[in-house]
Amino acid sequence: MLQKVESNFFEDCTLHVARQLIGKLLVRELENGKAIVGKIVETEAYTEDDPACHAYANAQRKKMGQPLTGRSEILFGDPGISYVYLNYGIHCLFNVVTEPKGQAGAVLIRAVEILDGVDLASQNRTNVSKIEDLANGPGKLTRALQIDLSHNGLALGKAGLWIGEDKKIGTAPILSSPRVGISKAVERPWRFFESNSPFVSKTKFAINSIV
DNA sequence: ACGAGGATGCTCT
DNA sequence: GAGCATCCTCGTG
Repeated sequence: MLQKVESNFFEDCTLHVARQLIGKLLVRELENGKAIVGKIVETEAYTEDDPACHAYANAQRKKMGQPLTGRSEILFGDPGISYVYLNYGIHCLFNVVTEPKGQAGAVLIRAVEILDGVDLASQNRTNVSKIEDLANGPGKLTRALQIDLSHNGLALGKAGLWIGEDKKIGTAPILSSPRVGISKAVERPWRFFESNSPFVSKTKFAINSIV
């Protein structure tokens, strides 16, 4: 049976949350009463002492006792809040805020295996013939599940968007690798994904480790 | 199969 | 003005 994760699930070490999110279910409830459900198969962790994280510069300001500014302020707020931003002017990317309030952190959800509502997700994506291509990337995922900038800053569960678990849903072993598409701290193995899943984004990383 | 390049808009990472 | 936590199309082999 499907239920929401514990309320303190996200108030934890970002790496741990990113790892634990693999196999959880991302639930998108639409206004017409229908839902799209996807199993999370790929995530990435971003922490405030991580140069690749949007909150990095703000964390330096925090250290100096200066006020926080800009887009990444939300990452210092309550865990379990949605952080959605526009990337390359085109794609919305969906993250969940982690760590206790006052400390920044987020997990980027990069890919899901759609289990329910495949027909709805297909309508949101053009020129896609295989179901594994519906949400095997962070930009594709938000389009397939109709997640956009209006979801930024909202508590999960309050916006037709939440994360649950179903004890019956299992995963293959979970691997880690470097993160995709960044130019700083490129070596940190902070991407997590289910091994042998065709629903994971296509990347060229060859060296992975089991976690 | 695979690589190059363009789209497009917000943030200042 | 530069730089993106990307995706898709079109060229070549």
